[in-house]
Amino acid sequence: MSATQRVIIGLSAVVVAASGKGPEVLLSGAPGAIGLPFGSFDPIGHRTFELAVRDFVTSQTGFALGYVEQLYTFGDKGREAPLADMGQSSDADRVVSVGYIALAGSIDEGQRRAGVWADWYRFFPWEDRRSEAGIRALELLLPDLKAWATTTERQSRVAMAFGLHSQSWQESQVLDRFELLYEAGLVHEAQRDRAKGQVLAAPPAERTYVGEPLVSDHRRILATAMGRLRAKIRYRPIVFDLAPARFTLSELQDLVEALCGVKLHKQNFRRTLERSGLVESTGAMHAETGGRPAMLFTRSAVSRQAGATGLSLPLAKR
Amino acid sequence: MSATQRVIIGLSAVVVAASGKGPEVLLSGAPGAIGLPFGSFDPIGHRTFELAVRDFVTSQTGFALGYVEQLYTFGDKGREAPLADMGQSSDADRVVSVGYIALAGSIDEGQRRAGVWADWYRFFPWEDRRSEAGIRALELLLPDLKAWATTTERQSRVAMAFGLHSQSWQESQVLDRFELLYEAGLVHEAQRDRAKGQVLAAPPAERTYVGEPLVSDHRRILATAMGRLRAKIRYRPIVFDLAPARFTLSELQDLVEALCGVKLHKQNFRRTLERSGLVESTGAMHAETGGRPAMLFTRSAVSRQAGATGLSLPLAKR
DNA sequence: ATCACTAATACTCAATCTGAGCATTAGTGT
DNA sequence: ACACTAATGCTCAGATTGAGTATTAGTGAT
Repeated sequence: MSATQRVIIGLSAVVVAASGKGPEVLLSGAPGAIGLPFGSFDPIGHRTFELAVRDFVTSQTGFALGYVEQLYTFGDKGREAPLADMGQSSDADRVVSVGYIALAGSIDEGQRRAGVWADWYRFFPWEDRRSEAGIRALELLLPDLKAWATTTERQSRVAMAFGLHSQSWQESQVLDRFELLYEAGLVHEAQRDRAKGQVLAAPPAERTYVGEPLVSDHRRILATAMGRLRAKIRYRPIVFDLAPARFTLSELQDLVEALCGVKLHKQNFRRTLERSGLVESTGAMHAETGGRPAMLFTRSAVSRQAGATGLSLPLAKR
Repeated sequence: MSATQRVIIGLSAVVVAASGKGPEVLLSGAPGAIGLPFGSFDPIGHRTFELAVRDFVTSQTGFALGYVEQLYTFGDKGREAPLADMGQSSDADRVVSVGYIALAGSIDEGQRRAGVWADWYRFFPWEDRRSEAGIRALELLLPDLKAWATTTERQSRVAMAFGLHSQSWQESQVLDRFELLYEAGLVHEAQRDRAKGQVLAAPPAERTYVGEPLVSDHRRILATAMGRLRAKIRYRPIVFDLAPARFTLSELQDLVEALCGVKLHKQNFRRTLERSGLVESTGAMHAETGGRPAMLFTRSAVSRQAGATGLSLPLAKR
């Protein structure tokens, strides 16, 4: 075992929940070294990865996961950081991490306090096209990105990923955007990995990074999860695994907007949703908003069937 | 190293090419133990999985791969078979395999002979809804599937996956269908794994299996690849990575039909394709067919941009 | 009570997209 | 010149979408 490196399989989970104000992810680790919940895979004890993920998330955080899906397996040398807290691994080992996304549903304040949750836009401010802050975050990055894009290949990648010209912003291209920022040296992780020999652009002078970093390649895993979730909303009814049991259509719309980081056209959103048959009205109403009371809906039986389709996202003019 | 099992990372590649008559996959192994090209990942020599995949496919088969994409990481205990030919692994090791799909483009007869290629419907006859043979293959399986579906949950899964009631056949649900057949004991692999302790239905009496098996869980990996490719056709212009450089619209349609296993409405296929801007006509014509000569097209610059959309599939009435 | 205010819900209209088919055209071989 | 075959053109109704304008049912303040 001296000549050959060992391979350690790590499992990372992006656990997403919807609180009142938007999508939040479960974090672990000490201040300054924040990351996703992470466990190492035990080839003897665990029969499948998915069981292992459910297992360690529940034991680390007390949450029982609902929907769980494998994201991607990350194995690039030089992008993972040795995880000191794992104990069992030495620097000589090669860590391969299998990323999972899990939906923990709608959580209440109590559960929220039980874990460390964070709005996912803390790590990706530019992904939120609803808020002024998000728009500004991107405007801050664009000049540097353009400066980096010296070849036409780079220019075209930037234009596509960020919806520059006629192309429009595709909310699910989270990973493409992050990778470009990484290659351009505009996120923290790039500097860390540059020190380890990755070929990456140096940061522009006096750079203030936009968006907080995460340990190892966890921000990349989170980007993958965001992209997957945003894409999947369109073709599978997974929003309902994040929404509370009963909701008004406006609440559902807010949730979808928060996940996708875009504004939708309200009337058209209702229309397609009601036609889709994915929701049905409970008789009950919900006042509290200061306007006309809204009907409370639930997901329908249809929405639970495998193969049920997702939501269409009628964008609102900006 | 006695108490803890070692983890071995295997890489499997589904290499797809389009010959004249449809999608073919590259195989390796001896008769009776046919599988996908498979290599083990060397944590020291290989910087990334993708490079490793390109490497071993090229060295095993001489093909340089074009488009490569990670599919899924398979790690269930009891579904992988120990791969005798690997030499380095012992029974005690846990093999985790990272599946990749690669598109080798359009190949000519010479290249075709250089490797062992097989029509992918040999392994999934029921996935071909174009041919009488495919329809009959499914009709053969359905009674047994229905017999297995004793709970409403199973019935609903079967109905959704195979498009039984009002639901329609979704060409990309290849994996769901295969998994149901596996659980129902209707494919070879189920018997093999049952012997290893998996909880699976016994085969119906005097069963003749429909579709050829592959080594280990390679048929599952192939199913994943087929599903991914079929789904991706709709939102990324990947057909062009399989089509020859110049093609008539009918040829392109044949290719898409072969990949998706369905028949499309010819006039509507042309219409959407021409509107999409993904193809442009070369001036040249193509006779050879005995009818009116067809215009030869190429993929356009638009189709090469990242973010370009895929094809819509206007189904033909059955 | 009445009024202003706020959200929710209803309705409208044109533009586009789709499914299905009928019709025409440009080659080939007789 | 004629039959045959595939490619290409054209049409039409129905469904879907984008973008509004118009009502309605609550709230709290005069």
